[in-house]
Amino acid sequence: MIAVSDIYDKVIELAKRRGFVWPSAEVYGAVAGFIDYGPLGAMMKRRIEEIWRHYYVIREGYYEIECPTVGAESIYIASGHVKGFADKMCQCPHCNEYFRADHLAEACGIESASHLTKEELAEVIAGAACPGCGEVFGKTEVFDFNLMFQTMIGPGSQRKGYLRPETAQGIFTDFSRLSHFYRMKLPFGAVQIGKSYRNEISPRQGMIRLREFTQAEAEIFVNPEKKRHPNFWRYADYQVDLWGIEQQQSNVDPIRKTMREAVDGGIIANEYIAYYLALTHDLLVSIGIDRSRLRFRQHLPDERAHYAIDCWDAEVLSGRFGWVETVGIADRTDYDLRAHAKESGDSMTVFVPFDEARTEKRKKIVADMGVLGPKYRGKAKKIADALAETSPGPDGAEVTVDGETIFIPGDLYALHEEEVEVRGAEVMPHVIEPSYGIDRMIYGVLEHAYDEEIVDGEERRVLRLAPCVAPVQVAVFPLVNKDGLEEIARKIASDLLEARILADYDDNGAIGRRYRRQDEIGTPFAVTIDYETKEKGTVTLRDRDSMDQVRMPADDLVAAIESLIRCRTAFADLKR
RNA sequence: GCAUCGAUGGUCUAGUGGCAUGACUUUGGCCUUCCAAGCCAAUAGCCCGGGUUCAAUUCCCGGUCGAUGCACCA
Repeated sequence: MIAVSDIYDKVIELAKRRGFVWPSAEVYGAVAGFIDYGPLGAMMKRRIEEIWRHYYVIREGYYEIECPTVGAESIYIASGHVKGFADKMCQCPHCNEYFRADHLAEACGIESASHLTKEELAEVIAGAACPGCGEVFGKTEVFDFNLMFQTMIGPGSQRKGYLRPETAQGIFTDFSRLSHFYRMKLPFGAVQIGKSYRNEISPRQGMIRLREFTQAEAEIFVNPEKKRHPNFWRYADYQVDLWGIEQQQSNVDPIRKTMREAVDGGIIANEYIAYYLALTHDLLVSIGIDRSRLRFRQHLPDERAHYAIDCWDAEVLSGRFGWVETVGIADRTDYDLRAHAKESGDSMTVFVPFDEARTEKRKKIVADMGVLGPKYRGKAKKIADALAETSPGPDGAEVTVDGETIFIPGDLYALHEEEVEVRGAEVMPHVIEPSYGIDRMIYGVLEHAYDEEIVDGEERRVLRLAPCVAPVQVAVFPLVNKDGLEEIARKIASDLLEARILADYDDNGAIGRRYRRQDEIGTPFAVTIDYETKEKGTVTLRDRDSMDQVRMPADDLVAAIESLIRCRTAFADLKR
């Protein structure tokens, strides 16, 4: 077992040295919160994204869209990010430290200080002592620090733009197009994988808190009346460790529940949340997150956004950082669509037919235009329209036209009662949002895969990456560098490459050293070509984790490795 | 952002006001029939900017990055 205190240093050192993750633009002095993915990291990231797509796009059928990372101001006014994503800050004039203004005010006994205006806050703070240096603040300006990067679109600073702080808004703003694409049938969803930006005040923690990061988000639009997932059966019996509100408040460990139990027991709000919670567990474990270092924590009522019905985080345990929020799964109700409907004027609804058309009785007022016309002349049409909308009293109806209230006696209109067939209603869907931090997933995978052991008195460092995420999928070695073994090995490597398996040919140095090199970057399998290959056409296939070997015909390699890297076969099964 | 500490080849490290140390790695060669073997050779470094000085990797100031504490973390 590895000492937990320094595992981050070890993982990051390896990641840098072997080309997984680098500080961005190091030559000019790196800037905190930005990273580069090196050759192996970029490959691994792509594989993880591809697995994510398999789950959400292929299996769930939620197509991927791609929206700009720069968005016009109105999008983020509607979403609430312009107002809500800003912290009110102030700076101590004596020691120059920055503080959250509302926190200072609350320390002075003001309740819910976050609702105060900047001026009100400044007034309160003027009398407060600085927690940094102890001096009384005096006159201090309170200013907004918005976590969004701001930019200008076009010359002349005409339109403000923001780098998106999440990919979700693009899906919301495309809602009407999407609902037509899906032929107006709920539920439907769309996903997006891409960069998002947050100008963190002080990002530390390397890959964990970035200013530019990759999100994979799904927005699933559901009928608010029907929060039963059509494929719930798939995960109904799936077990997950749940750290619900109750367990957190009574300070006990997470409880293991099937999704059916969790929904029936009211721990998880609905089948959709439960379904994506289980799917997320499934996905994270399949890319190599250790299930014993994975838990799902429910947001407490006070940390949950006011509009959200329920929200769970998948948390991954890190030796350095503790439990790291890696995925968030929330039922955001119709908050986002409502906000965009209001700001944009678009309806953001879907017509949902009833199971059976309902007949409703409606009263209809039909004006007697023969009388109204001559009497009211130009106003007659408006009065008739207003009459149709009004509910009449026993002897007549009052209507208001152009600010003038007019009484129309009952004999000037006829009251019809008619039956209307109502086939459905306009529904504003609720949004179920699973949101993944790809960079945090990658770090979690690296940390959980990192292992050290002593083999023959030498330290062996190995990344036990799942075969499906390992950047290099198989290594190909000639046992020795002579007698034509190299040519055979090169041929085998190129056959594997032709089959779209990433094979790394290496003939440099002793064979043991080559195995170790591949172990360190997590290559799950290695093929060695020896003299028996020349005679019998067989090769050895070596398993990274057990260091066991099996001998097999070279002709079977492609099929065997394809099956191994899709995790259809375990290496042990190859030994028959 | 504040405070404290740190920064030497790819990695780990020695050391210094005047030619920068060693090991590992990497590359080329020899050798080698399966887990970092051996031999020969090569490549490669004092975080950035300014100051002091004849001379700065070393001393001073500022910055960047990193660790820790505080603050922050939709």
